[in-house]
Amino acid sequence: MDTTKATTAFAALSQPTRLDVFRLLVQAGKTGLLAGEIGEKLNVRQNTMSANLLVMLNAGLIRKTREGRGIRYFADMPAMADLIGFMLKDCCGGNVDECKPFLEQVACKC
Amino acid sequence: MDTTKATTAFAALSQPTRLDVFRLLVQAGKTGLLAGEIGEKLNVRQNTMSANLLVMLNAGLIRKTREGRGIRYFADMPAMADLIGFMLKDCCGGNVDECKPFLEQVACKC
DNA sequence: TCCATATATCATGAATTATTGATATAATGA
DNA sequence: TCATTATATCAATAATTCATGATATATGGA
Repeated sequence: MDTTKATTAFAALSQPTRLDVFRLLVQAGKTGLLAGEIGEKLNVRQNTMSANLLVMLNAGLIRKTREGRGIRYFADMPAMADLIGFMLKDCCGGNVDECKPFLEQVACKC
Repeated sequence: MDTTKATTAFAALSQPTRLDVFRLLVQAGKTGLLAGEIGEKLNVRQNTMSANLLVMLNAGLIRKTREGRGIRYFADMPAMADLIGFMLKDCCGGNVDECKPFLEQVACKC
């Protein structure tokens, strides 16, 4: 992870449709979603959705596999973890006590 | 946290100077940094830095307090935790086993 | 091979964002 | 009050991004 990759990823998340797509895919887990399903759920036109999925692919936030005529998309969770790690590197001035409340707040609830 | 707030925050992090500023402030912890110190460290002109700091303030990622003639900036860690929580809500389809490796990777190392 | 379905690409105009020079405001000290 | 330091705001141009209509490509089935 470097600044260029990170800013590209954040730019991909800075548009409402794309953020919604990412959150849907995070919630879908390993099952993923077909491109068409995503467009339908979010009520976004086909070519607009395709363009937005491409932005997220290029940003490394999602992956895809062909499935028959369709294409199934997945959130790339390791990439997301890497991004968060980059952003929070050496956080809180290395002070564990200062950091603890933050960690508790960010912990996943699933 | 909602989609609008989140996309605004990600947009603020999608520019190299601003991402560098945020990471510096994360590392500075409660000590924070003066606006001038930030500009000097990152070699960014005064008005450009001021404009970028304003974007981050409006995005809710940083806070400021006046200190004599200077202004001291801090990363808003609770806001960051909130943002990460929003992005990862109901992750991995609610499957804890699927989620575990991700959580281990994202855990803070400080 | 021909058709239907699913997704991607292209070109374009509209809107947004970034940087900069110039200038303004705020706080301090003489 | 005047000068200095620190930061913010303004106006303008340049660059980037967005959604869309039209069209192209890929897969599967008849």
